[in-house]
Amino acid sequence: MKNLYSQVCEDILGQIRAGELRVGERLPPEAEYAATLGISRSTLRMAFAELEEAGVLKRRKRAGTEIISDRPQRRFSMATSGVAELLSLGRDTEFSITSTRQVPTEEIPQLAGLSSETGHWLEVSGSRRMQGESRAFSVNRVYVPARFAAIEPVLHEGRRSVFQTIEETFDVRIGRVAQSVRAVACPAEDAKVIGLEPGAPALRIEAQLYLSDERLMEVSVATFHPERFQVHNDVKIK
Amino acid sequence: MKNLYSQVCEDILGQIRAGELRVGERLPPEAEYAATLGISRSTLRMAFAELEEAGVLKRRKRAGTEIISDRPQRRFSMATSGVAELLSLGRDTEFSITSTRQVPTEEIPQLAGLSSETGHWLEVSGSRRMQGESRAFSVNRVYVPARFAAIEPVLHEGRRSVFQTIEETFDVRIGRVAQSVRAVACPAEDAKVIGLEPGAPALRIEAQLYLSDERLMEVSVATFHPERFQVHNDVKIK
DNA sequence: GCCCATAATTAGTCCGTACTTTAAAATTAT
DNA sequence: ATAATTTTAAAGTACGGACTAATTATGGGC
Repeated sequence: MKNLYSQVCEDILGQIRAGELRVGERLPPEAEYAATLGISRSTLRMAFAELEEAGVLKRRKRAGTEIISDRPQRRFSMATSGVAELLSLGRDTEFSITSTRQVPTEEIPQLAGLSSETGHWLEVSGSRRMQGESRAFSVNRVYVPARFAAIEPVLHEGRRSVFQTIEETFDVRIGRVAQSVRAVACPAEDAKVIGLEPGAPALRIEAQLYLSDERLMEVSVATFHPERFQVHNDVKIK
Repeated sequence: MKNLYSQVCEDILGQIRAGELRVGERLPPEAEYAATLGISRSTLRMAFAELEEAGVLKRRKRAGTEIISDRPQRRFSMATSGVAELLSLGRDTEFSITSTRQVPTEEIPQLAGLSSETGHWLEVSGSRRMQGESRAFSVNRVYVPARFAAIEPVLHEGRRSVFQTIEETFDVRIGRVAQSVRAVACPAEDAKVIGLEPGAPALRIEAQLYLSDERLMEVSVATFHPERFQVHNDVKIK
C-alpha cells in the first residue's frame, strides 16, 4: 500500500475480517490508538475518515469510534442537488391535489409491514405536471402516517410536495429514501389522467421516505407516462 | 457560521454566486490562498474537501483547484457495494452471450451523438438470468467502442459482465454512469426471450458507462421482465 | 430512587512545518 | 515538428501541538 493511512485502513479492515475486531465494538480513543500504532493522530483521523466514508465506522464526539459494518462500500455520489431531484421531480413541475382521505393500513398493499403506526394514514391523491402544461404526466398517491396527518390543511395552500410540507411544518429532515421502479400496465383510472390507453406500459415508482432516526415519514406510489417521464441517474464513482 | 472552514466554504460559494469567481476558473494555490485568507493551509484544505465533495471544486495535483460548478449538491450516497450493484445486476445473476457483431453508429439510435469514435462498434447481444434458473429476465445489448473491441474473444470465456471484462482486460476503471429508466412496450424479438407477450409493459434501462477521463467505455440497452425485475435504490442523505 | 449540576473524556477544529508525489510545462534530443 | 527528458509547481501526505465542544459519566441534593 502506498499511503500510511490507506495501510491503516487495510489493517483495521483486516482485523475486522479476521474477527479480531467485531461489529458493535468501539476502537480506542484517537490519541491512545495513534500512540499504540505509532502514527500521528492526524494520520489516524484520515484513515478513520475513509472508513467512515465507506460505512465501516461511526464517530461521535465523546462516544468514541464504533465499528458499524464489516463491509466497506464503494462510494457513489448522485449528481442531484436535492431530494426533490433524487425523487425525480424536476424543479419546474407542480403538484396538484385532487383529494385526501383517511385510510386504514389494510387497504393499501404498499403499506403492509412498513410501520406499526396507528391504523390510519392520510392518503393524498394528486397529479404532477410540467409548469404551464395542462396535462399531467403522473398520478401520485402519498401516504402519511397519523403522526404527520396535521399537515392536511397546509397542503392545500401551495403546490409543494408533501415531503417538503412535512419537512417545514414539523421541522424534520429526510434521512433516507428507499425507492423501487417497475414497469406496469397502467390502471384505467390513472390512464385517463395522464392520457394513456388503459393497460399501456407505464412507469411505477414506489418510495419510502425515512427520517434520520429511521421513522417513516411518507410512502409514495406514483404512476408515470412512459414517454413524458423517465428516471435519469448520473452517478460518479469515487 | 460555527466553524472556520464552513465559513470559508460559504465565502467561496458566495463569491461564485456573486460572479466574482466563475466556473472554469482556478483558485490560487493552497499555500498562497491560505495566506491571503489569513488561515492555515489545513483549514483551507478542509473547506476545499467539503466543496469538492459537493461537486463545486475539482482538485488535481499540480493542476490546481478548479471551480467546476456553481451549484453545491446535497450529498446522497447509494447503499451499494459495487458498480454491478449500481447497475442493478445482483451478484447471483449470470450473463450469456448470444451473438456479437460489428455495427456502424448510424444503425443504433442510442449511440447517436455520444462519441466521435470511429464509425464501428462491437455489439454484444445476450441475456441475463438468475443463477440456476432457465428463463432469462432481461435482454441486453451492449455497444463497445472500437478502442475496446479486442475484448470480443475474452468475452466468451466467462459469464462476466462486459464492463467487468473491459475493466480487467484494459486495466481501466469506471468513473461515471449515466442511466435512464423507462417503461416500454416489449419488442416482439425480446418478448420471446424473457417470456412476455409482445407489446406488454417492460422496463428499459439505457446506460452509458464512462471512464474517469470521461471517455466512453460502453453503452448498454437492456429490456427487463417487469415482474421479475425492478430497480431498487436505497439512498442515504447526508 | 430520581433529577440536576458538574466533571471528565473524546472527537472536532485549528495551527504550523516538512517532505513526497504527480503531472503540467519547459527543455532538449530526435 | 515530434518525441523524450528534465524541471518545477501544486496538491497530497505526515507530523505534532493546542484548544474547543459535545456528551457521557459522576456525584450531590431532594
